[in-house]
Amino acid sequence: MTEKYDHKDIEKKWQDTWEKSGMYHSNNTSSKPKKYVLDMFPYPSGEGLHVGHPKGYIATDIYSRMKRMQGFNVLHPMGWDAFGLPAEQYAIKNKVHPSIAVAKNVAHYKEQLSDIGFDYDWSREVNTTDPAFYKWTQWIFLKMFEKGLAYESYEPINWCPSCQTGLANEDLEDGKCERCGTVVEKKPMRQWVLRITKYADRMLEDLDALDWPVSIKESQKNWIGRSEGAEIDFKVKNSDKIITVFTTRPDTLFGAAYCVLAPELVENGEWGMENEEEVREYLKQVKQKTDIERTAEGREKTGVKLEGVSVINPANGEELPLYVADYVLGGYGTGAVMAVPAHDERDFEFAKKFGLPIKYVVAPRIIGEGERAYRPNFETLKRKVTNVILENDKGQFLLLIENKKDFHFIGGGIEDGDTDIETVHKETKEESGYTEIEIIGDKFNPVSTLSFRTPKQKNQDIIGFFYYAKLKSDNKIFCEVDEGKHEIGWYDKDQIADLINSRTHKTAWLNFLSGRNQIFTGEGDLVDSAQFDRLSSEEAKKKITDFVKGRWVTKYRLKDWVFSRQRYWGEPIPLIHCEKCGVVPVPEKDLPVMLPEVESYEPTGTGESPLADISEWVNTKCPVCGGAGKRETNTMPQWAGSSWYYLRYMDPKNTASLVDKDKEKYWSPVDMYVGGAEHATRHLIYARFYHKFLYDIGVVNYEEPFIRLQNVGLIMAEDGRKMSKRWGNVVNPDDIVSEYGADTLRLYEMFMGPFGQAVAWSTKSIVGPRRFLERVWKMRDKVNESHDSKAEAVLHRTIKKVGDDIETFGFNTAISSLMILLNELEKQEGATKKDYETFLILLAPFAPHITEELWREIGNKESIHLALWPTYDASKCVVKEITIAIQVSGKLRDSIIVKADEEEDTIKALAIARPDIVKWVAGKEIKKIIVVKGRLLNIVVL
RNA sequence: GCCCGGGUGGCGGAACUGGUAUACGCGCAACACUUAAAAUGUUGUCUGCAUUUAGCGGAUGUGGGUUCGAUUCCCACCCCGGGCACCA
Repeated sequence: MTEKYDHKDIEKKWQDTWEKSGMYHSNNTSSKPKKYVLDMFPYPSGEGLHVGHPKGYIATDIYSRMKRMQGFNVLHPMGWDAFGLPAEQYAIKNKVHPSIAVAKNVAHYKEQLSDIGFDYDWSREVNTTDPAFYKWTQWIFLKMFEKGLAYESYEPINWCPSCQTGLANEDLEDGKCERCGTVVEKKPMRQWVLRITKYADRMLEDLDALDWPVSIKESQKNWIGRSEGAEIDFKVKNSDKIITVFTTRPDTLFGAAYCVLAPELVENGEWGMENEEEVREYLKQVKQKTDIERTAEGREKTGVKLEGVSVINPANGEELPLYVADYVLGGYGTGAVMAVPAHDERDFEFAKKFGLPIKYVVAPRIIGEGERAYRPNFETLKRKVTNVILENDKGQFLLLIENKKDFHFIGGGIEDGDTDIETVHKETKEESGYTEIEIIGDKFNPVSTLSFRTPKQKNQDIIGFFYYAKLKSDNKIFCEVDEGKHEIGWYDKDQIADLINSRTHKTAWLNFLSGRNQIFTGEGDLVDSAQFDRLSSEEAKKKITDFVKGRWVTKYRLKDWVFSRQRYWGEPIPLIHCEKCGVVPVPEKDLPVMLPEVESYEPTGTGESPLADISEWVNTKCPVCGGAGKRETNTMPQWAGSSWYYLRYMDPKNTASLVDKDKEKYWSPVDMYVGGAEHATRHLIYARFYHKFLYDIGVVNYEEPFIRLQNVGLIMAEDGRKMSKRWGNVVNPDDIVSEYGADTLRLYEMFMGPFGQAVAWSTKSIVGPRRFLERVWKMRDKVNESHDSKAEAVLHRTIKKVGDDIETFGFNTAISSLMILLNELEKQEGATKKDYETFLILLAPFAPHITEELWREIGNKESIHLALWPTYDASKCVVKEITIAIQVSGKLRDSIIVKADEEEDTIKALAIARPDIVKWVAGKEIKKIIVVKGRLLNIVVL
C-alpha cells in the first residue's frame, strides 16, 4: 500500500469481483425483512447517458447499500423501457430495425451504468420489448377488456400531425405534442380507451396515505381535478326536452340569467331554433379553431342565441334565453351550464357583451369585530336595509351624521318585506328631506353584516342593498334632520372613505367607486332568493338542489386514457375483429401477439398503423366462430409497459403468471421509488391506475404500488440550461469516471445540493470530493492499533447523522458530516483501526470502490458491503465540555466552556461573574435569566 | 386567476422542536514547500464603522407583528420555480 490512489485500477477490479461473487443477487425467500428500492427505469436512447441520468441511481444505490448493511433483504433491480416513438424514430433515421437499435442502446447504457459501480441485481433485468415481458402487458389489457375497462370509441381525439398518431390528454403540453411541440388537431377516429376515470376517486383519496413529495401529490390532485356540485334540470319551454346543467354553485340559481350549451351538444341535438343557419355557421367556426386559439389570450367570449328557444329556471319559473358558446366545454360536466353573471367571471363577460341582466343573489358577509362582535346572549334583529348613495350636481355625496361622529349613507330598514324603488324615495325623504332624485341603474352589490350595536344593545343581522341616485333639485320637506335626529353633509369623493365608520357602507362605497357592477365570486349569504334568503351559500347549495330536485354529484377533470397509437413500435393490442362476433379477445394461450417483422415500419399517414399493411399478420381466424378475423392493428402507448414493470422484477422469468403470488406478497409494495418529477401526471398516474386494477382482480395484495417516492432534481449544464446535444453542453459520465473515478462522481453528485433540487453541474467543484477521497486514502497510513479513541463523540454523532440523512435522502449533509469526521481524525494525528473501519463503512454506500480497497488492505476478508452497519450510542454523542453562549437581553456578549453536566446555578453564577457580562449588566436590574440547556443563557436586563 | 414549493456570503449550500446564522465544499488571498509551476499543507475569507488589540453596529427577498430571543411562528407585499386553468 501507500501508493497513490489510482481509481482506475481499483474500480474495475472490484466491479469484476462483485459481479463474479453474485453478492448483489436478492433471494426471494429470507427471514430478513425486505426492502424494495426502485429506480424509474430508463428509456435507452441513442445518445447514451449524461451525468444527470445517474443521479437518481446513485441515490438508490446508496440507500440500498445501507439497507443491506442494516440487515435487510434488498431488491434493487434495473431494466429498460424501450417501446415507443423515440426508439422508432431513431430506427427510421438510422435505417436499422428498432429491435436492433434497442439492443445496441441497452448494451451501451448497461456498460455506462456498470462503470459507476451500482449494486443492481442484473439477474432480474427486464425489457418491455421482450415478448416474454409484453405477453403480460397484453394480458393486463385483456383483463381490462374483460372487465369493461377498455372500450372502443370514435370520439375526436388529439392527433399529432408530425408524429402521426393519436395522443392521450397526458401527452399534451399547452395544446402541443409533448414530444415534438407540434400543435395537435382534433381528429375523430376509431380508438381504444381505458376507463381510468372509474378510478379517479380512489386515486385521489389514497394519495393522502402516501409518503410522496407534496408537489407531486398536488399535481395529481390538480390533474384528477375533483369538484362537487349539482346537476339541475331546466325544462325547455314548449317542448319535452330537458337540459341538465352542472354547477358547483346551486346557491346562485336565483341569479341565473341564461343557459349555455357546448357546441357539441347543439351539433348532436335537435333544438328547433329559428336561426338554424346562423348557429350552424357558428359551429363551423368553432370547429376550425384549435384549443390553443380557443383559449388564447384575450379570448373574448363568442356565442349565438338559439332564437325562439327558452328554458325555465326550476327555482322561480323564470323564462331564460338559451345560447351556444364555446366557452362551455362538451367534455366536462354535462356540457351545459346555467349562467349567473353576477357571480361568475365568464358569465359576467358574456352577459356584458350580449346585454344580459346581472342579478345579485349572494352578498359577502361582514362580521363585526371587537366592540361590534356578535354576542350570543343578546337579541338579534334581522333587517333588510335600503341605502342610497346620493350625489349632487357638484359631484359631492350625501352623508348622514349621528352624534357628530357616526357617518353613513341614507338608509332605512324594513323588518320584513323587500327593498324597492319606492323605499329609496321614501328613505331619502325621511332622512334628508330631498324630494326629487333620479335613481341611476339597478341596485348593486348587496352586503350582509352581522354585528353588535352598542346603543341598541342588540345584535343586527343586516342585508344592505345599495342604490345610486342623483339629486335633481334642492326641493326639501320637513324631515328627521329638522327634528334634530341627525345632521347631513355633502362631501367630496375622496373624503368619503375616511369618514364612513360602518364596514358595510365602506365596502359598498368601494364597490361603487370601482364601477358599481362588481362580480362577487365568493360565498356569502343569499339575497333575493325567495325562501332561501339569508341562508349561507353552504346551506343553500343543498337546500336549493333539493328544492329543484337536483342531484348532488362529483365530477372529475381527468379524462379516460386514449390508449391506441397508430405506430409500429409498441405492443399489439390483442384483439380480433370478426364480422360475425364483433371484437373478440385473443385467447390467453395465444399470447403474446408478437409484433411482426415488417418491411417498412414508417407511419402510413392514413391514421392506420403500419401493421395494417401486413395482410398475412392481419388476417387470422376468429377464435370464437373460426371464421375470418382481422387483427387489431393499433399498438399500445409507451406507458403500457412502465405501468406495471416493477412487479415483474419480483419474478422476472415466470411463464405461468405475471408474478407469483408468494413472491409478490413478500416484495410488494415498493418501499422507495426514485425518479423525476416530470412523471407526476403520467407514469405515476398510469401505474397507480394499473396497480389498483390488478389489486381488484387479485393479482397484487396491496392497493398502492409505491409507498415512498423521492424526486431527483435535474442536473443542469454549467451554463444553467438543460443538458442537451442541441446546446452542446452535455457532460458525459464516462469522461468524469475516467478522469476522477466513479467514487468521486458519486460523491460529487450527492454533495452538490439537496437531492430533490435542480443544480448546475460544475466540473470545477468536483475536486472537492476528489480531495476528500485522497485524504481518506492517506489516512490509512495513520491508522494505529490503539483502543483509545480520541474522536468518540464526533464518531458517534456521525454514525447517527449519516444513517438519518441517508434515510431522508439528505445526502449532501451526510457527506458533509463525513468530511467533518475526517477533519477531526486528521486533527488527532491518526485514528484507531476500529474508528477508521467505522468511518469506511459509513462512507461505503457513497464510495463503494475505494472503501472496499482500504477495508481489505487493513485486513478484512469479506466485502465491506456485507459488513454490519454501525450503531451509535446516544450517551457517547455528548462531548464532555460544552460551550454555553451568554446573551444579555438577546444579544450575544460572551461564551463560557463548562462541563456537560454542570449545574444550572453554577453556570448562572459563572456567567454573571464574567467581566464582559459585568460590564453589560452594570447599573441595570436583572429581570430574569433564561437558560437553554446545553446551549445558551440569556440575561434579561431592564 | 387558483393551488403548491422556494428566496441565506462571490458560488453550491448548512442550521435540532423558536436558542451562538453563514457548518461542509468551491472560489479567492497570503504564507510554507519548489529554480518555477502544478499538487499538497497552513492561515484567513458575510458586511459597515473603528482598528495595534479589544470593540460596536447591520444583514437570512421587503415591510410590520408575537417573543427574553425569529432564517424558523403570524400578517401584508415583491420575486423565482412547478401544477391547473373559459373545468361552470
